[in-house]
Amino acid sequence: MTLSEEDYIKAIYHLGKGENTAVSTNAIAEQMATKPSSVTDMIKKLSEKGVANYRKYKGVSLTEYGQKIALTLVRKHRLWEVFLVNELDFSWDEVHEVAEQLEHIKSEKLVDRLDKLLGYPQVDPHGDPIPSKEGEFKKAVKKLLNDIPIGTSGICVGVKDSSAPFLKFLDKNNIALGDTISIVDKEEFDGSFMIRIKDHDLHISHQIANNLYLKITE
Amino acid sequence: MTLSEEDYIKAIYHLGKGENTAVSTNAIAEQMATKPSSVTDMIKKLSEKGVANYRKYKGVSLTEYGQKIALTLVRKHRLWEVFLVNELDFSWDEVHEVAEQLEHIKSEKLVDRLDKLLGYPQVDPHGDPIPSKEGEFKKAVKKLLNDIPIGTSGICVGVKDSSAPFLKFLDKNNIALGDTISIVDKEEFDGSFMIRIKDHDLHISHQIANNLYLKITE
DNA sequence: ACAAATATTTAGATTTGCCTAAAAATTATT
DNA sequence: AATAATTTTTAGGCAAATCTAAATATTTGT
Repeated sequence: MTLSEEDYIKAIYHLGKGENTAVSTNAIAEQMATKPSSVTDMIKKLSEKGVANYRKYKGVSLTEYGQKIALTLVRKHRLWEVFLVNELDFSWDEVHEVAEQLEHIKSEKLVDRLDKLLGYPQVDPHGDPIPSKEGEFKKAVKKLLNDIPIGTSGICVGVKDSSAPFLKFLDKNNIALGDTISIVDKEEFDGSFMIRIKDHDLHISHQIANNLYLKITE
Repeated sequence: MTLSEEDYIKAIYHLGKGENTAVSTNAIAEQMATKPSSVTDMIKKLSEKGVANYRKYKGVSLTEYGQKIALTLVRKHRLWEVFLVNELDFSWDEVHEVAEQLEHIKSEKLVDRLDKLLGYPQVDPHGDPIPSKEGEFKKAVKKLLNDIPIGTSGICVGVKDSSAPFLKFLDKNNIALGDTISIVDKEEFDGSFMIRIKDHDLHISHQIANNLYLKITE
């Protein structure tokens, strides 16, 4: 696969939300910042190559083979993201662009060894699951901390309330996007939570918990 | 710079042996497994871009700008080689192909952090020096162990005698290509050497020393 | 020094991935 | 259901990087 073909495969995969959904020409064009006519050209080619199913005017979906390719690309992308954050101290929000390049490197051995070096991580720095070599992986969902059962852990990926006071609270308590948070206990009485973050426990109110989004794998 | 342009720059650099020597069209074509006419096209383009000096029928050399690009490519290539060998347990002879891909990744931060992770290595797994960020580096030479002064260390890169008995000797004494060897002492009387390899000392005869090539940086 | 051999360049085509503009199909609206 | 709006495709072109074949320079050998 060429670099460009791989990018299209990834776009189709992501627009189809990982399901085997048909994706429209326009959607792909937008995602890839290119023109619909270019997309038509490419999806015809991918179809001839046995990577995608294409029916004129009806959109494209990936074949089983195409999905396999997409999953190895996703796997590589996310493993490199973990590498960049864990080994090279990149911050969670600056890894995407570089991983976008690294995911195209062709060497199965490299990916396997990288996986090993990183300790076979299950999720990337954004909390998204890393497919196994065989292409299996759990889905991730984004939930308010409030709605997550005791014992679960996830990665902090966003806030509902983005007012200054709330952000100041997070800062003061050293909670940042990308942090791994585990739900230690929940207080029935006031709906407050005991959470574990960066090796220490922290008590947060129901209100706080209701404004923090975590990404968890089910 | 495109991928292809970078490959040409590297080829010109290596064929010119790092000096600013003019390189022939045919030599580049051979090195890059392409046709001379394709080379002519590309070196014209590089010339227009200020990367190379080209005079019809007289060959090309790199401009100062071109040399700078070549050196950052060499730096990236060799740092990745160290990464593959030291962090991912690749063997010294299987890293080239992968490093050839990795060297094109565009991220200054990535290279800097990689350099740091690896402990600012001076040479790659083949004993070739790694240019600094500023493009400075010592030259490496390949010498018989015999001709290397006490106190120096280098990397074993080849043998003069490749007969079975000699190779068997190396195997028995656990000396392999890619190993770092330091010259601890030399015996005036019989020309034998005490060398240090993989954390233990080893006594080798003049004859052995005269058949082992090390790469050292001066 | 001149012919033969070799090296290099030019000219013209090809492939890949992209573009614009126009045509055709689909979907939405009244 | 017919027309309008939108989406998608087709047709024709362009730039990058390559190729083959032919033309032109340079170098080598005698």
